[in-house]
Amino acid sequence: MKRKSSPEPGGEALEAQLARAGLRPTAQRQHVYRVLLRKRDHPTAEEVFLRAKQEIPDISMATVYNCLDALVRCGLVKQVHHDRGATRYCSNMTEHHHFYCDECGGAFDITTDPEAGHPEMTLPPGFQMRRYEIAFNGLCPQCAARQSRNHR
Amino acid sequence: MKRKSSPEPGGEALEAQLARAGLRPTAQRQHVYRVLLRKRDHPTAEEVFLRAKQEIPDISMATVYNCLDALVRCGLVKQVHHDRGATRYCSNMTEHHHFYCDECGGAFDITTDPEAGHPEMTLPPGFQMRRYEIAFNGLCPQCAARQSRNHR
DNA sequence: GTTTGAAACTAGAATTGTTCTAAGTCTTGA
DNA sequence: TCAAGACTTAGAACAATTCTAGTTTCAAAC
Repeated sequence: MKRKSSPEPGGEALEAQLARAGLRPTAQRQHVYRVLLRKRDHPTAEEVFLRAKQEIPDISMATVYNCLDALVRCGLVKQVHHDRGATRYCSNMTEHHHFYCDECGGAFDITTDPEAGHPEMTLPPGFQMRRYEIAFNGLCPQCAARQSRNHR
Repeated sequence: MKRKSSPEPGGEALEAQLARAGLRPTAQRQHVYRVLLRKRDHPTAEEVFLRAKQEIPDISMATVYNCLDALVRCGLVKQVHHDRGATRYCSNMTEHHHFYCDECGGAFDITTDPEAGHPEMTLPPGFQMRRYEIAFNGLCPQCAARQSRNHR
């Protein structure tokens, strides 16, 4: 907590976005955001906490939750939910969906084909859709390869 | 717990399916299943517990979780997850997706158009998809109607 | 009919992920 | 330089779920 805000990778976008939401670009927020940019593997709050601690040893779990919440509110980060597992955080803000590996539990971004429209499903009359999210399940390339190797 | 298993609505399918998984058709399991068939509004375990209690006052929360788990394992019921809310249970086993109302929190079944194929998304090479689920968000017919009424 | 062992039930404790609270610290602007 | 508000912190509280240990039930063997 003896840290001045200073330009960092992703810092400019971060400061502008936070400011737009009336939030201050504190060292903790900057660092949590950097952690998310550095390794885009959809970490849980716990994992973000552990990674953030390496540089800011005094950071608390509550602060990590607060920072993640601030980043979500100002549109820099998305929450990703799967089953009842812990919330994961994703710094990829382009339109995309997720693939969850049944084997290793990993989450992978699946980029939407830009010319594909909404899913072919016609919603019954009256429903007003605002967004939709597709969750794919199965085996990721690594686990699929390992399985087919073991089956021989 | 002084109840003998007896034929009930949905009982035959239930008994057969449970037996196939090597599970006994106990009064609790039958009743929990009946609760799910009776009102197909995607109740949480807590809600199932409260409804089940009306007929079996001694039933415990742990048993409700056990029964729901048994029903899921033998393929009579599906778990439905949304955000980090409590798990909901769905006795509609036909292929379908879900619409979640941002306003009232309700969950609605969205039946898949049988001739529509998988979503237009091409998964990157290597991924082996087993299933996918689309979660729609927005306003349900009731809430959409209420909103447009209030905006006038 | 009893006995016996496995399956299922129960209450309550434990666990997990998250949010809340209260107190302290920092920053900004008057 | 001081006050007000924003932010951080530790730890308590909370909700949903799972685990544990003891009891009950059931079915099949005796």
